[in-house]
Amino acid sequence: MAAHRPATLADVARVAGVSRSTASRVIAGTGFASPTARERVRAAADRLGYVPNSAARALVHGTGVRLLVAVVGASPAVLDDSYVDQAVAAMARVCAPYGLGVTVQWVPLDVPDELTRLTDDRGVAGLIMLNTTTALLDLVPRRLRGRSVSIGIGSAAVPSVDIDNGGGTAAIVRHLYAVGRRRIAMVTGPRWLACAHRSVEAYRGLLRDAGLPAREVTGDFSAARGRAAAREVLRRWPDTDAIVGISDATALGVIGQLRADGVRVPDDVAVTGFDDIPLASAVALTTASHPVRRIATAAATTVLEHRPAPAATLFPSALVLRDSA
Amino acid sequence: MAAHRPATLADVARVAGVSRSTASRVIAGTGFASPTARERVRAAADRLGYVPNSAARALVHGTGVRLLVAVVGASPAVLDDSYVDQAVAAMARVCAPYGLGVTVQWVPLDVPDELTRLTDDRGVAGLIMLNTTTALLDLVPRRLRGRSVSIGIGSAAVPSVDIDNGGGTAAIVRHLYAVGRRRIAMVTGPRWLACAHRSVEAYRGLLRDAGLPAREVTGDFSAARGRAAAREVLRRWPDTDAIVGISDATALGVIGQLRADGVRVPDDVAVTGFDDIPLASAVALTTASHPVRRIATAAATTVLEHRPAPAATLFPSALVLRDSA
DNA sequence: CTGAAAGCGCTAACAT
DNA sequence: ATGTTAGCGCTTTCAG
Repeated sequence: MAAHRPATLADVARVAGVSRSTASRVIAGTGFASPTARERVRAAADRLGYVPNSAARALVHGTGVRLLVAVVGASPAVLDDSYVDQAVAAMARVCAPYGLGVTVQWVPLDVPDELTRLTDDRGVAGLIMLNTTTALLDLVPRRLRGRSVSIGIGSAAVPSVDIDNGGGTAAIVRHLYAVGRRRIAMVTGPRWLACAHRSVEAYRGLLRDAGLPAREVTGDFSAARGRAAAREVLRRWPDTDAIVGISDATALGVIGQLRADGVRVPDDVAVTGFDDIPLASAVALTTASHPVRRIATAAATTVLEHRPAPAATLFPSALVLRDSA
Repeated sequence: MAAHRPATLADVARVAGVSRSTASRVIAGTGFASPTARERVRAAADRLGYVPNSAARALVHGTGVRLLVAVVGASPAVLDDSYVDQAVAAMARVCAPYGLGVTVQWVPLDVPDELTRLTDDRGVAGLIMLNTTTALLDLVPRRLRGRSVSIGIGSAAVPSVDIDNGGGTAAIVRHLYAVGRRRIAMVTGPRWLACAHRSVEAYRGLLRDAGLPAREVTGDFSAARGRAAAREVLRRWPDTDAIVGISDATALGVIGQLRADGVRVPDDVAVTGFDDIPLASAVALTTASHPVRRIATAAATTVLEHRPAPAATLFPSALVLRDSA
């Protein structure tokens, strides 16, 4: 008890009166061991408060010691999003019992080598890509096959877990149509972000089916861009009676600009968002839910349990009706 | 280039034509090495895209491989706070270049052994305590001395990094006084949370100096408790003309209840928060800033660089004037 | 200034 | 069923 040095497997083995191999087998739950041995090792480990050393395990297995969250984007500012915070924290929670940690890094959109550099690190036990492109997905090394998940678009080698953008957006557009809106515009996400396309496609599809023309302006998820986009929409199509934002931040920007210009929301123009951030309820924004934590938890779990996942897992997004539309 | 197996130090040494020891010395930047050797090793490492294996390093140094964020509280629900998300994500960012990961775990307020169990893991390279008590701080093992920081209250062995609660609260109370409020109540934090005491003390001190009586109701940072507290304040002291909330969530609850009861804010009762969360600006809440990310970054940096820190580092909190007070 | 050798804690053949 | 042995990738005395 002197220096209270954390016990090693050798300590456990000695106390249990067996060899290290036997102790290893029962602790790791692999291979054979007699009930007696099992019992004694368990007891010893318990008494000593033994915790396996994950570094040693990682070393022998060549398996790595942390989960890398690679956030793709134009600048490191992509890491400042609360979406990233939620995802990272949720994963850090999932990792804890596995003795793994989480690391976040920004991957520049236009310097693909950076991903390779990051994944060349043997310390990386698993990889979660956030907002990735298909090109980047193809750079995921073999070593990480089966240990990578993309939150966003996926690929043949990397399964994806994501929100059902299409379903959520469809619910929103249908609602707008149901309440009589017919000249519906959309502020989209950035071009390169494939997972945002599903929203746009849902919007287009529904409008096409209804015989309505699409009115699209490119945005980037930010409120600032939302403001500018609102102006652009009304300049190009002055009779617009609804604007679908790709995100809540976008919608908030749109509403701000509209009100500043004397346009009434929702009377003149209905506005919707996506994500249902806390702010959305405060300003009564109609939107669609986005369970980020649950998605991140699912992604991390898939990687950590190293279990084969379907190519795509979509979490449902529910319409959240409030005052803005 | 075949399987693109990440290079090991042995590879680097071979390519550089030196021994592993020498390569180790120049890579780790420790010990002697001739300029020639230094140069050749650098070149080889560069060409091979060598990344040191952090598990192996951790193993030999016995130093651990991840930063543990221990969040103290009554239930695991304390992990659901966006404050925790921000802190964890910020640390995961700081850790990346060190080859370390981050893990979050809840530490029950009343089961102190849990902390010991968590820190008995050799994989833990450093410890960040969040919202801790003094009793728990005393349980931080020797091994982690100089590798622990508390965000909140500190101790002789564990330095603290925190927001200047006292200063922020003082600025708020002074403002309230300056605009003519004289019957100022406060909804405090939970009793056990020592770092929240500083706010209460600042409030009491200022009121005492002004010859005004303190009016305190115990809260718990939640909006729900804020609502109840608002009722209690007005029941006990009906002439209250200002309520200082320990957090923005508390203040939001207070405002909600007040308005529901037909009390005008700020006309009848001024209300203030603390933290300046995004919602605060949306509802025009007067509050004080709380740079969580910067604080978390500072805490993690101190641990990772293993540098001696002052017993307490306080980040300034700035008054944010809006409409609610 | 450099290399040889031992060892961090654990696992996985391979004997027994 | 259990023990022996070698080795994961790296650092670090200790000799040269």
